[in-house]
Amino acid sequence: MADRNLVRLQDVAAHAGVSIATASRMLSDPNYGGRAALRERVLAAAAELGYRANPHARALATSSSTSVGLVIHDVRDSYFALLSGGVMTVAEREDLLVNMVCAYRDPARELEYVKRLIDQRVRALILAGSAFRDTDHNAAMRAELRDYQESGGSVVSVTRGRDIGHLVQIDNAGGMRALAGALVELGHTSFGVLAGPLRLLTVRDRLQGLRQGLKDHGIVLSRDDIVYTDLSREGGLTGAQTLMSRRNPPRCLMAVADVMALGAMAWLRTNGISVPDEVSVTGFGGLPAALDAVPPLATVEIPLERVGETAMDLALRPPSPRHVVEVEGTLALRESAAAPR
Amino acid sequence: MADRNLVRLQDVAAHAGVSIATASRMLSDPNYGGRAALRERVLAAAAELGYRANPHARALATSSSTSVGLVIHDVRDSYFALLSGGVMTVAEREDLLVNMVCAYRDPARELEYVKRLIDQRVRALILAGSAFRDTDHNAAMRAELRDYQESGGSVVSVTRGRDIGHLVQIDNAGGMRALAGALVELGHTSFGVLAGPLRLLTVRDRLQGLRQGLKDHGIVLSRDDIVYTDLSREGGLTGAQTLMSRRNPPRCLMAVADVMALGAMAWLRTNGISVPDEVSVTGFGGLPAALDAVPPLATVEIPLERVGETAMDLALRPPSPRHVVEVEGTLALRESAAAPR
DNA sequence: CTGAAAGCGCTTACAG
DNA sequence: CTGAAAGCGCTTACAG
Repeated sequence: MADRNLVRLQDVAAHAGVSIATASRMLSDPNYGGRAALRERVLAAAAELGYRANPHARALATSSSTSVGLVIHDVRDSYFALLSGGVMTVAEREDLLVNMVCAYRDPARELEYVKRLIDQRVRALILAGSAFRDTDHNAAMRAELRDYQESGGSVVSVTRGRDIGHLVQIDNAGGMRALAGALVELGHTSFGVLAGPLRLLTVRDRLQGLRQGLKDHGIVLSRDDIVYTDLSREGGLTGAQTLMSRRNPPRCLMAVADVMALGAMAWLRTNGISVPDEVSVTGFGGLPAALDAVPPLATVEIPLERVGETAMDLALRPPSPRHVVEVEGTLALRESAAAPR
Repeated sequence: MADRNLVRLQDVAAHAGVSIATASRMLSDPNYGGRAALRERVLAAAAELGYRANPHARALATSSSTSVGLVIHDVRDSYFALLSGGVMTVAEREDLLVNMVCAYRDPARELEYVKRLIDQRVRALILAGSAFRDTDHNAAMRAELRDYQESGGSVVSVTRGRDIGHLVQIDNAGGMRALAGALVELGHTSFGVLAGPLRLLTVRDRLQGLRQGLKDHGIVLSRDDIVYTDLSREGGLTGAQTLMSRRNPPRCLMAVADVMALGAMAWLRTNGISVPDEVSVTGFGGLPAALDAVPPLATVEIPLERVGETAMDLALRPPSPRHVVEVEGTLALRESAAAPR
């Protein structure tokens, strides 16, 4: 890309009759002293010529850019799309551009992207996808993030499992525990759990909360009450099939994510099993689609957009002191969950 | 961000005992001749030192980056999230980073972002949101894109209304026409239309196709058969309310987008109006959520992810010859649409 | 094929 | 407060 008709700082300086240094200062530092007359001349020249600073030259000189990196697992998943929406809202307000990458729950890919974004000198790195249970990967990640932070980068995670940077901590365990408790109080005693891959800490947390919630009431899950599938609608579909094909199918299906619950409901519908009459179904997340399900999906609502906004807000703060913002879910006991007949 | 322990090309060159120029060539041009021995030395040095080129220095020197700009209206909308997913898939394959921005259907904001992305020397610009009916804005956009393309940038639009760059053309009118025709053939004669803002060309196209489809069968919409609301679930909700409150409510509600149709179904459900027994509902787009609706939403399915992949693919091609890829929708006449009783 | 050098467009000590 | 100059880390004519 040859740069045609491109006006450089030099041109502005010449047009205003000042040195390139002053032009730079007037343009980039709003509260730089300087003679008012000069400042106005420079500003006017810049406006007249339609000057726009070359961000790469600036980045090269300052070693920092005006972009932020956003690492999620999958944009196609509404969970991340909503969260990203929140990030973008604040980014826009702060005049920051966001570089989004999807790791698709692959540790190696995530690390590669993180390096890539750090190379880009992004001003901040927002890691919104669940961390992994993978010692080597976590160590590598940690090293990368530490260096990045020490060199002035800002990091914020929306997952536990990282001891560096700010944290937006969604209460996965607590939310699930409350939900499980509520279901037992509704009268449920036989559960089937649709879990995602155990290498995801978020899945582990939700599962642990779920177990705890049942245990609070003396219920213990057996090994094959849980099925581990893909964290997607499709995964929920096949998972429901597996669980419902048992000799003694559960009366309540709990999924660790709304998309999975939606998939499960689809399978039940297809197979003529009525929700909640024959089996109750619950999710986690609070996607808009959960509201449109029929019956509406009982779930734990997480204010996803706000989580994204908060993450971006934190990214704007200095690394120290370290901020930890706890986000509670809200129990939304909708009609897909009812007392077993 | 001071760059700590950062290895530069210079270091690699020194370590390999070659000039910085050769190091550069060996590293960035895979099919540069050069002595094999040298090449290996350089590659080894780079690997050993963990060299990663500074993208900004490179961008400054070459006036082109390794990022692409993706302009959509709203990530939170699954339509765009899915499309973006397709873009990211191909971007990953090509080792490109994507800078995503949301214009929220605001022309001024869109233009500002486009300029911003061009400043970033993105290699390509993918404009995925509907263009506007706004002469001034379009002229400004056009000028910007022309300069950008002439200076080597690649532009692709997923909307008509731009005579520059490649085009992924979704057959909005054709899809809607077919859908409307199918509904008439089902026996429908009284329609209510949930439209989005008329300043969006996509809305106009779908509306025009809808009108044509009815006209094919001798049906003409009157002025208040159409309600213009927000292109969102909420808009569909309030729109449905308006239409259903008429003295003579329509027997078929057609929305120009799935999200609106979903909102309409929610309103109907809340108000005890049965779909499709009392009124049929249709959408446009083919979101996964349309499948989870009960009854499943009749719609025109657009292969959104593939649209995104295609757009990114086109962005990789030279500007000339200009490519126009037509994407047809698929009629999905699901149960939310049925013959009126 | 390889290297010395200029240049990409900014910012920022360092002098004045 | 302002300016001349060096430097950020690459690429790429231009010589050899």
